[in-house]
Amino acid sequence: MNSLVEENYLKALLSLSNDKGEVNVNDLSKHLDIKMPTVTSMMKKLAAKKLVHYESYKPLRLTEKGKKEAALIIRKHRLTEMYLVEKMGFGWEQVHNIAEQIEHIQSPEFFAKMDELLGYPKLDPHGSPIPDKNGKMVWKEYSKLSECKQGDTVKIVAVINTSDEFLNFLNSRELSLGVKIKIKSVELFDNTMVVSYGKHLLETLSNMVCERLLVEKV
Amino acid sequence: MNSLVEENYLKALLSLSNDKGEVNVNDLSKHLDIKMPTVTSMMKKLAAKKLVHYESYKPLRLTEKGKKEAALIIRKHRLTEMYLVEKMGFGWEQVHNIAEQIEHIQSPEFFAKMDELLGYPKLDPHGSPIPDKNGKMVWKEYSKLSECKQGDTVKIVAVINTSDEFLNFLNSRELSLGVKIKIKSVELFDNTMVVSYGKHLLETLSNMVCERLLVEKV
DNA sequence: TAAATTTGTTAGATTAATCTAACTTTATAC
DNA sequence: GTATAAAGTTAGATTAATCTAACAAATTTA
Repeated sequence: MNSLVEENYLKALLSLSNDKGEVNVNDLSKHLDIKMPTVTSMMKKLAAKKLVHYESYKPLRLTEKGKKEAALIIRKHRLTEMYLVEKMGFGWEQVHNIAEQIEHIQSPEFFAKMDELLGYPKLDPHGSPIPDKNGKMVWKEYSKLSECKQGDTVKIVAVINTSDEFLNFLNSRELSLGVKIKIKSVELFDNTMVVSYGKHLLETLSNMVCERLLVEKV
Repeated sequence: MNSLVEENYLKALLSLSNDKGEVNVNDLSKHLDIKMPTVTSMMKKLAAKKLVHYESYKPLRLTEKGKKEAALIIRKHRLTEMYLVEKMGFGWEQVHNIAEQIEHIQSPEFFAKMDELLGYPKLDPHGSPIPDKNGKMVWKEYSKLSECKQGDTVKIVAVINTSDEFLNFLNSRELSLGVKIKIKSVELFDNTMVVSYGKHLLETLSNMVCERLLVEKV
């Protein structure tokens, strides 16, 4: 059984992993807002529990066991977010902090019930995949809106950042999952996009926003 | 902000308080399965936070502040139990452990939403009162089944003990809140009762069971 | 490639929550 | 009303998770 603190390290390791599955101590330290020496010592502890591959001065890597346990925590987080939105009526910008706490609840029955009541959802309210009971998670190959060209028409399928500020911004512009967007023009200088969708016929989106919206061609 | 551990001490203090509001260190120690010296030092800490009145070798007493904070944790616990039973379909014997964890979630919105979805319930699934937002809680003056006499007809309104074993026993005999019971006879020797209710025309209940069932006359 | 910067580790201290062993106070029993 | 038992406290150790200061390795820069 991992402590709540250990669970948070595992989750951070999984979400910071690059394509090689590597994470720097420094990045982990910054992400968790915990000083590097503390991170180093925790990594040795997790290595002793066979959850992390640790070698001095080398990047960190989760073991298969570590990856699975991390994915199962993310599963609990995303199921909870989905439950809060679908069954309790919260907005997608309100659920992160609650799910951050509920993900540590130890009760398979509780999460199995949520899953059942939700009809075994594959995606959370932000379009992120919910890992299955074995910790398997597949991200579809979505493009970022920022990678699209003038004239493209695309549908928003997921958001990368789930901070209150970003989601509130999207709410204020009536941007949500499923919205179809047509790209009217792209500013060469800063990649700002002018787009139209729904009642919004001329909306300007900064590159920062376009980088955080995942879309698929329609 | 109290730690999870402090919250558990507060809750235990409230539930162990006698009519004078007093609790012995020894009882608290046994209830929490934590050694007495640890309890003593925690009491000094809670006293420093003005949550407990502490004097050496005297019984412990919650302050008004301590009582309120304890009641608000119990509020979260009981709202959660009610939610789990009413909205998620759990049995009354399944919810204690889950609520024991969820009661520590820090999110007023989350519990406000539960309360709203439940229609502001006054009682939890075991018949215990749910403290209001100010920590006010009133127990109606129920009798124990064990205090009733031969010939009485009563309705079960609450259960004192909420352990799995006891609730499973009640389930196995189809005893639940609202059931009307007629007392056929009381054994003088050990206060065992022979009762009838629903399809159960001759059921024998030990004094241990009768002590744990709260009833009102009908 | 040598110097400077960034990244990572070691050593030792701190805090919260726990424990055991030894001691003191209060309550109970004869 | 003392002796014994039970309840409560003090002192000091332990573990998990954190920190700062100092040092070492790796990377970047000039």
